[in-house]
Amino acid sequence: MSATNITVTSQLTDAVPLGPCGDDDCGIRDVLDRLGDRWTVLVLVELSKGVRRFNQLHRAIPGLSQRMLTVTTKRLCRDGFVERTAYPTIPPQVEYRLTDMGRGLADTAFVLADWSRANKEAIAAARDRWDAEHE
Amino acid sequence: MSATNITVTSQLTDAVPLGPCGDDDCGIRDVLDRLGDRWTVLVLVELSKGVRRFNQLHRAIPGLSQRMLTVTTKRLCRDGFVERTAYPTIPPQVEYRLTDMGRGLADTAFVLADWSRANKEAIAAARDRWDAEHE
DNA sequence: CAGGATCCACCGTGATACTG
DNA sequence: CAGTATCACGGTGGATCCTG
Repeated sequence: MSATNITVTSQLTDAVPLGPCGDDDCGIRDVLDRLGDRWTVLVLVELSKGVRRFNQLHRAIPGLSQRMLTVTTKRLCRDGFVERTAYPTIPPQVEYRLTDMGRGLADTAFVLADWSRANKEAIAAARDRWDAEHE
Repeated sequence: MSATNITVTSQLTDAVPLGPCGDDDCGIRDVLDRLGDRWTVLVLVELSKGVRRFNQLHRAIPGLSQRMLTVTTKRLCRDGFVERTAYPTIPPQVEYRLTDMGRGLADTAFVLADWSRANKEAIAAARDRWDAEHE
């Protein structure tokens, strides 16, 4: 708390009030904590094609372990992005489907995916340049 | 500013061959690895207001340690989202500014922030419901 | 079939101290 | 001012085995 008040008077600061999430109560962390993990986006992509059962998802996403599929779907259900329907048959049968909000989440993920694909090469190029200079 | 128009056209039909990133070569992981970490979005928000120096960023983002600011800016520079300019004065002076691609990344982050804010309550409600049922 | 239960390796993050 | 260096920790994810 050494009062180092550095009034920099950058005219750009006053233009934006607080930024779209600078206040940190926009809830973007909850969303990014989902999207950011290893499998959520892939599960969303698969479920955006239609209703899927557990092993259908498992087979559709290579490298995804049984455990992580359980964890991922559970988190998606908890936040209301996915609806789980279990039929008490033998053997058991469980269906997963996107909720309306889940479809919204998937759509924003698609926006990200589109932007990522468009800038993929530029990012890779920048990275190579940086790595070459900082070997 | 963050009013980026989102043409989403919900891809629930069979029209999608493999999904927008199901093939996993759309580069979305590179982007999500950045956006997903703890401080990148906040740094992007701050830099979207204008050029900033190291300690300006440090002071602007509460809770962000010196070390993590270094790590975060370095990663952003490496991928070409931020440009670093160091003036060899004494004491040293370093400026950070968004590149054009960095502004694009910030814009997509704002799209996410907008959606997050719009669905914040719904997510919290779903989570409370889930937690109540699975206590 | 659809998970649950354990154990473990990794690494992103934080706290602290030091420096050109 | 703008970092670097070191240590420690907690959570995420992977592998394996077990079950209603």
